[in-house]
Amino acid sequence: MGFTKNHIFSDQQNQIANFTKMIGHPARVSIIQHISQNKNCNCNNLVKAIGLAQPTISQHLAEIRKTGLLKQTIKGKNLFYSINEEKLNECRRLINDFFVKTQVNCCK
Amino acid sequence: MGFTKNHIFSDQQNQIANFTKMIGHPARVSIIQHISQNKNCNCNNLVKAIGLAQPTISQHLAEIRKTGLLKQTIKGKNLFYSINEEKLNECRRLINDFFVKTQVNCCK
DNA sequence: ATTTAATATTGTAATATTGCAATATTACTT
DNA sequence: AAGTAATATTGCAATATTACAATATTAAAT
Repeated sequence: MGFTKNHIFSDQQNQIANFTKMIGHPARVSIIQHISQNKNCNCNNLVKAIGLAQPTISQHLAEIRKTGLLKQTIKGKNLFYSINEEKLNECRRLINDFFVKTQVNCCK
Repeated sequence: MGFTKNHIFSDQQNQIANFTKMIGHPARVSIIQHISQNKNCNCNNLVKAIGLAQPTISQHLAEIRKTGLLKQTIKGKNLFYSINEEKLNECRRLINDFFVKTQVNCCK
């Protein structure tokens, strides 16, 4: 084996896992923070700010993009990233809901 | 390479990543949900409910335990798991804070 | 047209994760 | 003491992730 058995879990469980997994690397936490804090943040900015190689940052960006959390704007040679607020809210709600339910249930 | 460069990130970034990574597998989401919903939930219950092999569930439990999210009570041959509310709150606050800051910053 | 800059992609090595069979451990039961 | 039940650990195979050098792609600048 070695692959996750997604099919034995509910869509919601897989969604929660996908979102948290996406956040589950300090480089990606840092990337999301940087993008949210800086208007006109591109890949190069992140490379300089974080200190990982350009292909590594690019790879992490792709990982975050897969979940829909990023928007892109091309300006000349630059590709500026920003947060997709709708997706951020969806993600936040899903995870918060997970916490609320866990908390409510565990202290009955 | 192949290992995460934790040292180039802040403690907070690593903490957020550690918690979300721990949740970032559908089996672990399911385990946490089961434990919170059922008083006296042991490893065997989870094996039957989820459908992964006993060693696999045991391994996921160990992964969750590492973060301090679980409490244990031994009753005879049984080891009952429950949610450590304090840790759950800490985890929830940390992640919620991350979302709040991201959201506040991204829409200035 | 050539150069330069920004970014993505490809290929690869190192490491981590997932899953399970086999086995060990622990505590009760008989 | 021997058997049983619950769980953890070990060992291993398959797969995924992390990181980066080298290269490709794209669009502006000269």
